[in-house]
Amino acid sequence: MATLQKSIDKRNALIKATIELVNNNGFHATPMSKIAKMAKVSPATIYLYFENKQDLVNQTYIEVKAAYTAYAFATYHLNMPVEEGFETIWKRIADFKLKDCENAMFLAQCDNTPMIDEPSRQEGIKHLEPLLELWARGKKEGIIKPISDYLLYAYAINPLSFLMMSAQRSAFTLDKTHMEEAYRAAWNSIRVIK
Amino acid sequence: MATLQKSIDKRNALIKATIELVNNNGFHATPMSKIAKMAKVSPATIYLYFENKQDLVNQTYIEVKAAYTAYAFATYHLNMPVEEGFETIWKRIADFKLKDCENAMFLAQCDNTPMIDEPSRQEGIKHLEPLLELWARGKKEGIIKPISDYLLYAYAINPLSFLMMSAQRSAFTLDKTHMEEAYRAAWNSIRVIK
DNA sequence: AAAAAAAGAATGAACGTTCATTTTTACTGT
DNA sequence: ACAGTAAAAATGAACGTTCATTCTTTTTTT
Repeated sequence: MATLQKSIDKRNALIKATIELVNNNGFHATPMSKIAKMAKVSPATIYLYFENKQDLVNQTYIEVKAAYTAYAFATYHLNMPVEEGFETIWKRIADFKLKDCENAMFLAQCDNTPMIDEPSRQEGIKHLEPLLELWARGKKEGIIKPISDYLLYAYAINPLSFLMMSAQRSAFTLDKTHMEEAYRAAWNSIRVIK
Repeated sequence: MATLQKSIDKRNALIKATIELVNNNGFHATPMSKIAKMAKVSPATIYLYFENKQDLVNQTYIEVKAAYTAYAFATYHLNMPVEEGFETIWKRIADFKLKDCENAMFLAQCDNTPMIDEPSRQEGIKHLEPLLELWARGKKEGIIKPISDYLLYAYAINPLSFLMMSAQRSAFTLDKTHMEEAYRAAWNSIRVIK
């Protein structure tokens, strides 16, 4: 158990180092040797935990994505009314991107890059189910526009990634006011306007 | 002039090859040798046109970004009413992402990655001026929400990148209907709703 | 025939990965 | 409780490859 804990710690350190280095330098400029050094581990040790570099990045992606969605849905309940449910999920996602922006940035980078292989990408999408279910319900009740989930996602959720990246590069701060404005824009873009 | 033309052709071939390879394999997996081969040129020749790999990618980015914004604003006039102006620009951008999606994908990848250095990134942003000017006018006239340009961009323009990437990975097609729905969502998210 | 452009082969550094060895852990019989 | 030991985990050094870049030569242009 002490041993097991140690192993988990080491694995986590490797994943954390991967995220940090890829965020700052990009995949192409983060060698295994640097990851090892940052995780305070020998390069060879990485291969006890991961098959190779691609596997390390894939697993990092899947793990971060799982943490992200777990956080997003933690306070949502299936019996919430549609608008309340959406607000709950949206604000959790926004919160994650603010407070855990190392992880959120890593995901944003992965999502527009051939860095991750296709199976891992698919794996990452799975956990979004509750949001799609909420939207289906909202469409049935005439509250949410009857349009493709891709469109809903593009307008309701994805802008947060852009805002987070902008905030990261400074020149824009995601404070309480901006957050509320962003939420209004998100909700207005997907709700049915009478 | 024949010579000059030839040089331009070669430079363009290199830039095109860079885009194609980076799109398909990512920066980390596109060696200079492959770029040279695809452009039908010796690796050494690349260095007659570009300082090094970083310079090649930076210049590719700047060039594509310039083409993108030129296309976006080509049919827009400063004396257009705000809503018409926005629709004009928005539809041109959408059009670009559809018909020139090789280039658009390359930009999307660059924008979330430390692949491009900061000066080049700044250079790329410059050409967005007319859109910001339009928004300033819209705010003054009470047509567009008085919120940060970052928020406006995040909701009005950025979703197109996500939609294009989704379309590229299949499972979603950006047809005329979807386009119109996307435009409604974009406009609703930034306009003042009475 | 001189200059410019392009080429292929060569170079040295850096990389991902593996190897041989050492260190740590878990378990045994006393 | 403990010494002894086999297995597991971890290491630093080494390997083979690949890469960006440069060098020398050839080809093309003027």
